[in-house]
Amino acid sequence: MKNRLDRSFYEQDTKKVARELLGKVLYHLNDGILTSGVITETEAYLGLKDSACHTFGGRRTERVESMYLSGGHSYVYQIYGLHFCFNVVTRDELKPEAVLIRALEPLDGVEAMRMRMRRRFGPEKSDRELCSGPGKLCQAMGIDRTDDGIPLDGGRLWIGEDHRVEKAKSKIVAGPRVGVDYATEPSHRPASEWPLRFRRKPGILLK
DNA sequence: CTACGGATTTTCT
DNA sequence: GAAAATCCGTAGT
Repeated sequence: MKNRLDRSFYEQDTKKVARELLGKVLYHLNDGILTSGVITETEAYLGLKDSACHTFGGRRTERVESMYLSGGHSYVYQIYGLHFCFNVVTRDELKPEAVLIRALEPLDGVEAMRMRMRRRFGPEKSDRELCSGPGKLCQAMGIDRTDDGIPLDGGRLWIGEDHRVEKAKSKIVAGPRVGVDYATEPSHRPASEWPLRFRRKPGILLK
């Protein structure tokens, strides 16, 4: 696959990677079925000093081991016992940071996505809703823990430019992250309020 | 439209 | 024992 971001992209500053991933396309090849979608929402997680991050303070458990890989690997974890969330690992082995992919606009394999969502959640689901959340996009694309810790090298899971995405640079809006209210730091601005959530195509104001 | 409860595994207290 | 980087169904405004 030639249209594919290489490791030097992922080794950059995590906030920059989070912003620049907007408009790129995430691809997943599973059982011979290709699914893909345009990235429309991301969140940066800044490692050791970010109390909302799984590696805060250097925590290192079996679950988060992939975050200690070099930039350009995947980090997939299960949340609430039922959903998976897909992240891109950034920086290097000494800086366990990542970008959570929160939403996609479906591109390839929409039929497969509809089928996977139906099997799990029942019939009615508009195409727009198929990948409109971190858990939903994993379900729709068939991403699970078997995709954890693998390189984004194009074999199975990768991100790239796609000629079908409009080149025009749409504005990016930054706002606080979702579901991290527990992350409070006394000394400075609480981590729950850091503007590390990025969305392409504004119109809806971030909370 | 918002609010809340339930599902259910990993992690931390 | 409780909460979590979530989602859905139901009940209420």
